[in-house]
Amino acid sequence: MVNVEQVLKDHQIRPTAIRLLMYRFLTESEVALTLNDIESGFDQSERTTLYRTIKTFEKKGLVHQIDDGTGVAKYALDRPVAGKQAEQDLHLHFHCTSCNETLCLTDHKIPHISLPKGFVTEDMNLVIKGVCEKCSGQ
Amino acid sequence: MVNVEQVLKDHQIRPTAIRLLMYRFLTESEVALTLNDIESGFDQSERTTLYRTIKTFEKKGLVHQIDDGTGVAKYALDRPVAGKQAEQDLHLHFHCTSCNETLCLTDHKIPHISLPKGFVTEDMNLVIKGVCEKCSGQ
DNA sequence: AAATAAATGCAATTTAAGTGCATTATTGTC
DNA sequence: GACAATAATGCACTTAAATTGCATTTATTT
Repeated sequence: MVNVEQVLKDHQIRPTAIRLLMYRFLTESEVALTLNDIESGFDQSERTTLYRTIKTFEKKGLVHQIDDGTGVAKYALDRPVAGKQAEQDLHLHFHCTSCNETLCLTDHKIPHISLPKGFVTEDMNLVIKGVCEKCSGQ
Repeated sequence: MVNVEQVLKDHQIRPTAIRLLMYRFLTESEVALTLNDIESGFDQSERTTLYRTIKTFEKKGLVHQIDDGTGVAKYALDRPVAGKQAEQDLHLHFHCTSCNETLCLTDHKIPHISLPKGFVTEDMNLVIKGVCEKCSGQ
Protein backbone atom coordinates (compact mmCIF):
# COMPACT_ATOMS: atom_id res chain seq x y z
CA MET A 1 0.00 0.00 0.00
CA VAL A 2 1.40 3.34 -1.07
CA ASN A 3 1.25 6.41 1.08
CA VAL A 4 -0.60 8.75 -1.22
CA GLU A 5 0.08 11.78 0.91
CA GLN A 6 3.79 11.13 0.66
CA VAL A 7 3.62 10.64 -3.08
CA LEU A 8 2.02 14.04 -3.51
CA LYS A 9 4.48 15.70 -1.19
CA ASP A 10 7.34 14.12 -3.07
CA HIS A 11 6.09 15.88 -6.15
CA GLN A 12 5.65 19.23 -4.43
CA ILE A 13 1.90 18.95 -4.43
CA ARG A 14 0.02 19.96 -1.33
CA PRO A 15 -2.02 16.99 -0.23
CA THR A 16 -5.52 18.44 -0.05
CA ALA A 17 -8.58 16.28 0.31
CA ILE A 18 -9.60 16.40 -3.32
CA ARG A 19 -6.08 15.72 -4.52
CA LEU A 20 -5.79 12.65 -2.34
CA LEU A 21 -9.14 11.43 -3.61
CA MET A 22 -8.28 12.05 -7.22
CA TYR A 23 -4.95 10.36 -6.96
CA ARG A 24 -6.59 7.26 -5.50
CA PHE A 25 -9.23 7.41 -8.20
CA LEU A 26 -6.57 7.48 -10.89
CA THR A 27 -4.71 4.66 -9.22
CA GLU A 28 -7.76 2.43 -9.38
CA SER A 29 -8.33 2.93 -13.08
CA GLU A 30 -6.82 0.58 -15.61
CA VAL A 31 -7.57 2.96 -18.44
CA ALA A 32 -6.94 6.60 -19.24
CA LEU A 33 -9.70 8.90 -18.06
CA THR A 34 -11.29 12.01 -19.49
CA LEU A 35 -12.17 14.91 -17.28
CA ASN A 36 -15.77 13.77 -17.58
CA ASP A 37 -14.86 10.31 -16.38
CA ILE A 38 -13.16 11.81 -13.38
CA GLU A 39 -16.07 14.11 -12.70
CA SER A 40 -18.46 11.18 -12.73
CA GLY A 41 -16.35 9.48 -10.12
CA PHE A 42 -16.99 12.13 -7.55
CA ASP A 43 -20.23 12.95 -5.80
CA GLN A 44 -19.84 16.61 -5.18
CA SER A 45 -17.11 18.27 -7.11
CA GLU A 46 -16.40 21.25 -9.18
CA ARG A 47 -15.39 20.54 -12.73
CA THR A 48 -12.94 23.41 -12.57
CA THR A 49 -11.27 22.13 -9.46
CA LEU A 50 -10.88 18.70 -10.97
CA TYR A 51 -9.52 20.30 -14.11
CA ARG A 52 -6.96 22.31 -12.22
CA THR A 53 -6.08 19.35 -10.07
CA ILE A 54 -5.34 17.13 -13.03
CA LYS A 55 -3.35 19.92 -14.63
CA THR A 56 -1.33 20.31 -11.45
CA PHE A 57 -0.69 16.59 -11.45
CA GLU A 58 0.42 16.83 -15.04
CA LYS A 59 2.75 19.74 -14.45
CA LYS A 60 4.33 18.02 -11.48
CA GLY A 61 4.86 14.82 -13.38
CA LEU A 62 2.28 12.62 -11.71
CA VAL A 63 0.09 12.05 -14.74
CA HIS A 64 0.42 12.38 -18.48
CA GLN A 65 -2.13 13.53 -20.99
CA ILE A 66 -3.03 11.27 -23.87
CA ASP A 67 -4.43 12.43 -27.14
CA ASP A 68 -5.93 9.33 -28.64
CA GLY A 69 -7.54 10.99 -31.62
CA THR A 70 -11.03 11.16 -30.18
CA GLY A 71 -10.61 14.87 -29.61
CA VAL A 72 -11.00 14.61 -25.87
CA ALA A 73 -7.98 14.67 -23.62
CA LYS A 74 -7.42 11.66 -21.42
CA TYR A 75 -5.15 11.32 -18.44
CA ALA A 76 -3.32 8.43 -16.87
CA LEU A 77 -1.01 8.05 -13.94
CA ASP A 78 2.69 7.94 -14.56
CA ARG A 79 3.31 4.50 -13.21
CA PRO A 80 7.02 4.27 -12.60
CA VAL A 81 8.63 1.33 -14.28
CA ALA A 82 10.68 -0.75 -11.88
CA GLY A 83 14.29 0.30 -12.03
CA LYS A 84 13.82 3.07 -14.57
CA GLN A 85 12.61 6.61 -14.51
CA ALA A 86 12.25 9.69 -16.68
CA GLU A 87 11.88 7.93 -20.02
CA GLN A 88 8.67 6.38 -18.84
CA ASP A 89 6.58 8.69 -20.97
CA LEU A 90 7.81 7.06 -24.11
CA HIS A 91 5.50 4.11 -23.83
CA LEU A 92 2.71 3.76 -26.31
CA HIS A 93 -1.04 3.97 -26.02
CA PHE A 94 -3.76 1.78 -27.38
CA HIS A 95 -7.16 3.16 -28.26
CA CYS A 96 -9.96 0.68 -28.74
CA THR A 97 -12.38 1.84 -31.40
CA SER A 98 -14.97 -0.56 -30.05
CA CYS A 99 -15.21 0.31 -26.36
CA ASN A 100 -13.54 3.70 -26.79
CA GLU A 101 -11.13 2.98 -23.98
CA THR A 102 -7.52 4.01 -24.07
CA LEU A 103 -4.79 2.37 -22.11
CA CYS A 104 -1.09 2.62 -21.55
CA LEU A 105 1.00 -0.24 -22.82
CA THR A 106 3.68 0.60 -20.36
CA ASP A 107 6.15 -1.99 -21.37
CA HIS A 108 5.88 -1.31 -25.06
CA LYS A 109 8.39 1.41 -25.73
CA ILE A 110 8.38 3.52 -28.84
CA PRO A 111 11.31 2.44 -30.97
CA HIS A 112 14.00 4.96 -31.72
CA ILE A 113 13.51 6.82 -34.96
CA SER A 114 16.21 8.75 -36.68
CA LEU A 115 15.01 11.98 -38.22
CA PRO A 116 16.50 14.10 -40.98
CA LYS A 117 19.31 16.54 -40.14
CA GLY A 118 18.21 19.47 -38.06
CA PHE A 119 15.25 17.83 -36.39
CA VAL A 120 15.50 17.59 -32.63
CA THR A 121 13.26 15.14 -30.82
CA GLU A 122 11.81 16.20 -27.49
CA ASP A 123 8.90 13.87 -27.09
CA MET A 124 7.13 11.11 -28.92
CA ASN A 125 3.55 10.06 -28.98
CA LEU A 126 2.36 6.81 -30.47
CA VAL A 127 -1.28 5.80 -30.42
CA ILE A 128 -2.33 2.51 -31.90
CA LYS A 129 -5.98 2.23 -32.81
CA GLY A 130 -7.78 -1.04 -33.05
CA VAL A 131 -9.68 -3.55 -30.97
CA CYS A 132 -8.55 -4.40 -27.47
CA GLU A 133 -8.37 -7.90 -26.06
CA LYS A 134 -11.61 -7.45 -24.14
CA CYS A 135 -13.52 -6.47 -27.27
CA SER A 136 -11.85 -8.83 -29.71
CA GLY A 137 -12.81 -11.69 -27.44
CA GLN A 138 -9.59 -13.48 -28.18
CA MET B 1 1.25 19.53 -63.70
CA VAL B 2 -1.58 17.47 -62.31
CA ASN B 3 -5.12 17.73 -63.54
CA VAL B 4 -6.87 18.60 -60.32
CA GLU B 5 -10.31 18.07 -61.75
CA GLN B 6 -9.38 14.55 -62.72
CA VAL B 7 -7.90 13.81 -59.32
CA LEU B 8 -11.15 14.77 -57.66
CA LYS B 9 -13.21 12.77 -60.10
CA ASP B 10 -11.01 9.75 -59.55
CA HIS B 11 -11.96 9.94 -55.91
CA GLN B 12 -15.67 10.35 -56.59
CA ILE B 13 -15.65 13.97 -55.60
CA ARG B 14 -17.56 16.44 -57.68
CA PRO B 15 -15.14 19.07 -58.84
CA THR B 16 -16.81 22.26 -57.69
CA ALA B 17 -15.02 25.58 -57.67
CA ILE B 18 -14.24 25.59 -53.98
CA ARG B 19 -13.03 22.03 -54.04
CA LEU B 20 -10.65 22.73 -56.87
CA LEU B 21 -9.36 25.78 -55.03
CA MET B 22 -8.94 23.96 -51.77
CA TYR B 23 -7.15 21.08 -53.37
CA ARG B 24 -4.69 23.44 -54.97
CA PHE B 25 -4.28 25.25 -51.69
CA LEU B 26 -3.45 22.02 -49.93
CA THR B 27 -1.05 21.05 -52.66
CA GLU B 28 0.91 24.21 -52.18
CA SER B 29 1.37 23.76 -48.46
CA GLU B 30 4.41 22.01 -47.09
CA VAL B 31 2.82 21.67 -43.68
CA ALA B 32 -0.41 20.38 -42.26
CA LEU B 33 -3.13 22.99 -42.02
CA THR B 34 -5.85 23.73 -39.52
CA LEU B 35 -9.30 24.73 -40.65
CA ASN B 36 -8.37 28.26 -39.63
CA ASP B 37 -5.29 28.17 -41.81
CA ILE B 38 -7.42 27.09 -44.72
CA GLU B 39 -10.02 29.72 -43.99
CA SER B 40 -7.33 32.41 -44.00
CA GLY B 41 -6.26 31.27 -47.42
CA PHE B 42 -9.53 32.19 -49.02
CA ASP B 43 -11.02 35.60 -49.51
CA GLN B 44 -14.67 34.89 -49.35
CA SER B 45 -15.58 31.55 -47.97
CA GLU B 46 -17.87 29.96 -45.52
CA ARG B 47 -16.18 28.19 -42.68
CA THR B 48 -18.82 25.48 -42.82
CA THR B 49 -18.26 24.84 -46.48
CA LEU B 50 -14.54 24.58 -45.99
CA TYR B 51 -15.15 22.28 -43.05
CA ARG B 52 -17.40 20.01 -45.06
CA THR B 53 -15.06 20.12 -48.00
CA ILE B 54 -12.09 18.98 -45.99
CA LYS B 55 -14.21 16.26 -44.40
CA THR B 56 -15.27 15.10 -47.82
CA PHE B 57 -11.65 14.98 -48.90
CA GLU B 58 -10.87 12.99 -45.81
CA LYS B 59 -13.67 10.48 -46.33
CA LYS B 60 -12.69 9.96 -49.94
CA GLY B 61 -9.07 9.43 -49.07
CA LEU B 62 -7.58 12.63 -50.43
CA VAL B 63 -6.36 14.03 -47.13
CA HIS B 64 -5.67 12.72 -43.67
CA GLN B 65 -6.29 14.37 -40.35
CA ILE B 66 -3.42 14.80 -37.95
CA ASP B 67 -3.78 15.13 -34.25
CA ASP B 68 -0.51 16.63 -33.14
CA GLY B 69 -1.41 17.18 -29.53
CA THR B 70 -2.21 20.87 -29.84
CA GLY B 71 -5.90 20.10 -29.62
CA VAL B 72 -6.64 21.47 -33.05
CA ALA B 73 -7.09 19.15 -35.99
CA LYS B 74 -4.73 19.58 -38.90
CA TYR B 75 -5.04 18.23 -42.39
CA ALA B 76 -2.57 17.26 -45.04
CA LEU B 77 -2.82 15.82 -48.51
CA ASP B 78 -2.29 12.14 -49.00
CA ARG B 79 0.70 12.38 -51.22
CA PRO B 80 1.03 9.00 -52.87
CA VAL B 81 4.41 7.45 -52.46
CA ALA B 82 5.92 6.39 -55.75
CA GLY B 83 5.23 2.74 -56.33
CA LYS B 84 3.21 2.17 -53.18
CA GLN B 85 -0.31 2.82 -52.07
CA ALA B 86 -2.74 2.20 -49.23
CA GLU B 87 -0.19 1.97 -46.43
CA GLN B 88 0.75 5.56 -47.00
CA ASP B 89 -1.05 6.74 -43.91
CA LEU B 90 1.39 4.96 -41.68
CA HIS B 91 4.02 7.61 -42.02
CA LEU B 92 4.83 9.72 -39.01
CA HIS B 93 4.31 13.37 -38.21
CA PHE B 94 6.58 15.93 -36.71
CA HIS B 95 5.26 18.77 -34.61
CA CYS B 96 7.59 21.68 -33.99
CA THR B 97 7.03 23.17 -30.56
CA SER B 98 8.79 26.31 -31.68
CA CYS B 99 6.93 27.37 -34.81
CA ASN B 100 3.92 25.19 -34.07
CA GLU B 101 4.02 23.68 -37.52
CA THR B 102 3.31 20.06 -38.20
CA LEU B 103 4.53 18.16 -41.18
CA CYS B 104 4.40 14.72 -42.67
CA LEU B 105 7.63 12.78 -42.75
CA THR B 106 6.34 10.72 -45.58
CA ASP B 107 9.26 8.44 -45.93
CA HIS B 108 9.57 7.68 -42.25
CA LYS B 109 7.27 4.75 -41.67
CA ILE B 110 6.07 3.73 -38.27
CA PRO B 111 7.90 0.55 -37.31
CA HIS B 112 5.90 -2.57 -36.74
CA ILE B 113 4.98 -3.16 -33.13
CA SER B 114 3.78 -6.45 -31.77
CA LEU B 115 1.05 -6.12 -29.23
CA PRO B 116 -0.11 -8.51 -26.52
CA LYS B 117 -2.48 -11.35 -27.45
CA GLY B 118 -5.97 -10.22 -28.37
CA PHE B 119 -5.08 -6.75 -29.53
CA VAL B 120 -5.87 -6.03 -33.15
CA THR B 121 -4.17 -3.10 -34.86
CA GLU B 122 -6.21 -1.07 -37.31
CA ASP B 123 -4.29 2.16 -37.47
CA MET B 124 -1.25 3.82 -35.98
CA ASN B 125 -0.44 7.38 -35.22
CA LEU B 126 2.99 8.60 -34.32
CA VAL B 127 3.72 12.23 -33.60
CA ILE B 128 7.19 13.32 -32.72
CA LYS B 129 7.47 16.64 -30.94
CA GLY B 130 10.56 18.75 -30.99
CA VAL B 131 12.27 21.44 -32.99
CA CYS B 132 12.22 21.36 -36.75
CA GLU B 133 15.21 22.02 -38.95
CA LYS B 134 14.05 25.54 -39.75
CA CYS B 135 13.82 26.46 -36.07
CA SER B 136 16.84 24.57 -34.84
CA GLY B 137 18.90 26.44 -37.38
CA GLN B 138 21.06 23.39 -37.99
C1' DA C 1 -3.33 34.36 16.06
C1' DA C 2 -2.34 37.22 12.23
C1' DA C 3 -0.49 37.56 7.75
C1' DT C 4 0.50 35.33 3.57
C1' DA C 5 -0.11 32.20 0.01
C1' DA C 6 -2.49 28.70 -2.26
C1' DA C 7 -6.76 26.01 -3.37
C1' DT C 8 -11.52 25.95 -4.31
C1' DG C 9 -16.21 27.13 -6.17
C1' DC C 10 -18.95 29.48 -9.30
C1' DA C 11 -19.77 32.11 -13.36
C1' DA C 12 -18.42 33.22 -17.58
C1' DT C 13 -15.64 33.07 -21.82
C1' DT C 14 -13.25 31.04 -25.72
C1' DT C 15 -12.76 28.14 -29.45
C1' DA C 16 -13.25 24.25 -32.34
C1' DA C 17 -16.44 21.11 -34.04
C1' DG C 18 -20.64 19.93 -35.78
C1' DT C 19 -25.88 20.19 -37.28
C1' DG C 20 -30.37 21.97 -39.53
C1' DC C 21 -32.31 23.91 -43.09
C1' DA C 22 -33.30 26.93 -46.86
C1' DT C 23 -31.07 28.21 -51.13
C1' DT C 24 -28.20 27.47 -55.01
C1' DA C 25 -25.69 24.76 -58.19
C1' DT C 26 -24.69 20.48 -60.60
C1' DT C 27 -25.80 16.21 -62.85
C1' DG C 28 -28.48 12.87 -65.37
C1' DT C 29 -32.67 12.05 -68.20
C1' DC C 30 -35.88 13.06 -71.51
C1' DG D 1 -31.78 22.49 -73.72
C1' DA D 2 -35.40 21.92 -70.14
C1' DC D 3 -36.64 19.50 -66.17
C1' DA D 4 -36.34 16.65 -62.24
C1' DA D 5 -33.32 14.75 -58.93
C1' DT D 6 -29.44 15.05 -56.21
C1' DA D 7 -25.67 17.25 -54.07
C1' DA D 8 -23.20 21.50 -52.48
C1' DT D 9 -23.26 25.83 -50.28
C1' DG D 10 -24.29 29.67 -46.98
C1' DC D 11 -25.98 31.19 -42.78
C1' DA D 12 -27.53 30.63 -38.18
C1' DC D 13 -27.27 28.04 -34.44
C1' DT D 14 -25.86 24.35 -31.13
C1' DT D 15 -22.65 21.43 -28.61
C1' DA D 16 -18.89 20.41 -25.93
C1' DA D 17 -14.36 20.83 -24.15
C1' DA D 18 -10.99 23.79 -22.47
C1' DT D 19 -9.76 27.68 -19.97
C1' DT D 20 -9.88 32.10 -17.24
C1' DG D 21 -11.39 35.73 -13.60
C1' DC D 22 -12.44 36.55 -9.27
C1' DA D 23 -14.35 36.19 -4.75
C1' DT D 24 -14.15 32.97 -0.97
C1' DT D 25 -12.28 29.44 1.67
C1' DT D 26 -8.55 26.72 3.37
C1' DA D 27 -3.86 25.85 4.53
C1' DT D 28 0.82 27.43 5.69
C1' DT D 29 4.27 30.43 7.68
C1' DT D 30 5.91 33.57 11.11
